[in-house]
Amino acid sequence: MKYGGPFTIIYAMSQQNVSTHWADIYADKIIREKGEKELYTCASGITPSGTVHIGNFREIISVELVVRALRDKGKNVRFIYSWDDYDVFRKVPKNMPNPELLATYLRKPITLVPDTTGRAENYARANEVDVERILPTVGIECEYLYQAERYRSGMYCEGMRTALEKKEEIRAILDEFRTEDLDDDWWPIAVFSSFTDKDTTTILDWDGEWAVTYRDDETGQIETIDLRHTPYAKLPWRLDWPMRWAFEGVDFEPAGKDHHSEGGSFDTSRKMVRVFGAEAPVSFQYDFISIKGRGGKISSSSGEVISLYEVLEVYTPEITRYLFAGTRPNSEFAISFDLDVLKIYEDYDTCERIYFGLQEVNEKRRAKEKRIYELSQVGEVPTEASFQIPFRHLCNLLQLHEGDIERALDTLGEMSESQRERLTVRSRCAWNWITTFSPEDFRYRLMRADDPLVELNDEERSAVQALARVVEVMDEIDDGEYTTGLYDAAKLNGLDTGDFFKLVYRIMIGKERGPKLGPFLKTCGKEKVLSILTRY
RNA sequence: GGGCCGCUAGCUCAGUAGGUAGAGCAACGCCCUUUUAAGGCGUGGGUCACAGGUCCGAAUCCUGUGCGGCUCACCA
Repeated sequence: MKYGGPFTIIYAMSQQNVSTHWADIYADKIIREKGEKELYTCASGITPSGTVHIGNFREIISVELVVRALRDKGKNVRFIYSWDDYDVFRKVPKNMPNPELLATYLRKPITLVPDTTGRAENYARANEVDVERILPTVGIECEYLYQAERYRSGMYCEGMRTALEKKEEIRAILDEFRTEDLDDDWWPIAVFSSFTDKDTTTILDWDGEWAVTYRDDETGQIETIDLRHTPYAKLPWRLDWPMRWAFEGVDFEPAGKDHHSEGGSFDTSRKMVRVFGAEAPVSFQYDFISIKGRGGKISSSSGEVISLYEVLEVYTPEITRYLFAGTRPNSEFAISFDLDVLKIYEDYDTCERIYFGLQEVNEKRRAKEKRIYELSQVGEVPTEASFQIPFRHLCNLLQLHEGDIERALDTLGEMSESQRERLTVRSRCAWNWITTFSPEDFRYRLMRADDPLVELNDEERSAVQALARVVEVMDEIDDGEYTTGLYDAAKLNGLDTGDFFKLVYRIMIGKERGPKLGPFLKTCGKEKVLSILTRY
């Protein structure tokens, strides 16, 4: 063996074999703080009480990246995602069909609320399904845990009993940060009424074991339930979270900055988890995501939110991952739908070139970009780079072919099957972007035979005909001669070159301006250009 | 009031296991016999908010100050 011994190891570590990517750093931290374990549990979760938006996605992708980092270190990892679908339906969301019907379900668990969009068996499930269906697209596979099901099956009865037993301890932790202390008659569990399914109940008594007596505040009915068998009891959020950490043995779970403030729910949970006999997971705080460049398309007051689905219309799965893998979680960033899209694609391509050694950079940068590229892949890292063309050029090609991706790609020459596949996915995103979000200036369409002709005077007509003769041979002559030909077509017919170019754009794409003419005509190809010019 | 984050080129931001300050855009210049919106090459530009401290060495670590933002203290 060539390698071995402590010196080699130290040398290797000093030579950047240790990744400085945040996901790897947290993976190391988990191993360091939790020790060597047979199985590490990483958790994420959210309430499906509304459309799950891209901000929520940051949490799950952050966990997934750390999970991947742990697995890359040879660790066995359980990746769980808790749907808090035993949460209460507090208000009817905007833009939902049949709001009157929904209003009658307020204060009931969201898992009992009907889905008025008709997509799933209930409201919570509809939101869950949307997410569960799309996550594999970006390479995320996890184990879903449904809180409603678990509470109702009695799985958490021990946790609830523990909460009741340690009521005063828990109260003290919560009161530490409250402006007003909890009421004397506060209880650490919540009960849905078996008469109305609503959470409008008051707990009256606990027998010290499993029996809890409550009153339905609406009907006045009183009932005693057994925590081991009742489907109606649950823990409030600030207790539910630490209880689940203990129950699942969670080693890692990040949280948003709202939770991570002192006195926030992560903070109280961290203190409370000992009540349930466990230690807090390793965590970090992730910041919010904002959206840039969808102005005009939606009104921000309409309540419409951007979900992963919308992002994937414009960004490929790899680039979507890249956005998150390439940004430290504790910094806020915007997902852009405006011209920044071009830069993001170019940045990703640069990252890819560096990974494949097609672009020289210093070693430090290379190591960083390489890791980001790996983590951005949905599945296995490709064995060859993409067929790279500038994103702008791709947009031009697609517009020239009016969105016909197959034909546009056919003009590009030889590429492997995998390259063609990847470029096809990218083309779909590019086309969506062009047609939905690109600036008006960016868009055009080649004129067709049935489009009205532009009126020309004699000089203009002969200039256009002269241009046609240049185009006829443009693939054979050199660039200098070609460019000269373009200008001469105008000059020799007594036209100002600026006016002439405008004229050509009107003829070609019906606009005053367009992509730089020389390269543009070449990209279009002789055939297409002549079919338009020869109309004159 | 507590907590967290940020302050780096004209603009938007990279860059924190300490080791000669980077990119894109903008500007400027040159080239493709004139930018025609999207081409190529190149140049200039920063007291890394401020003040201390640790260190051979600090944008990076520590302390303090200022400014900006977010968040918690109700529910989840």
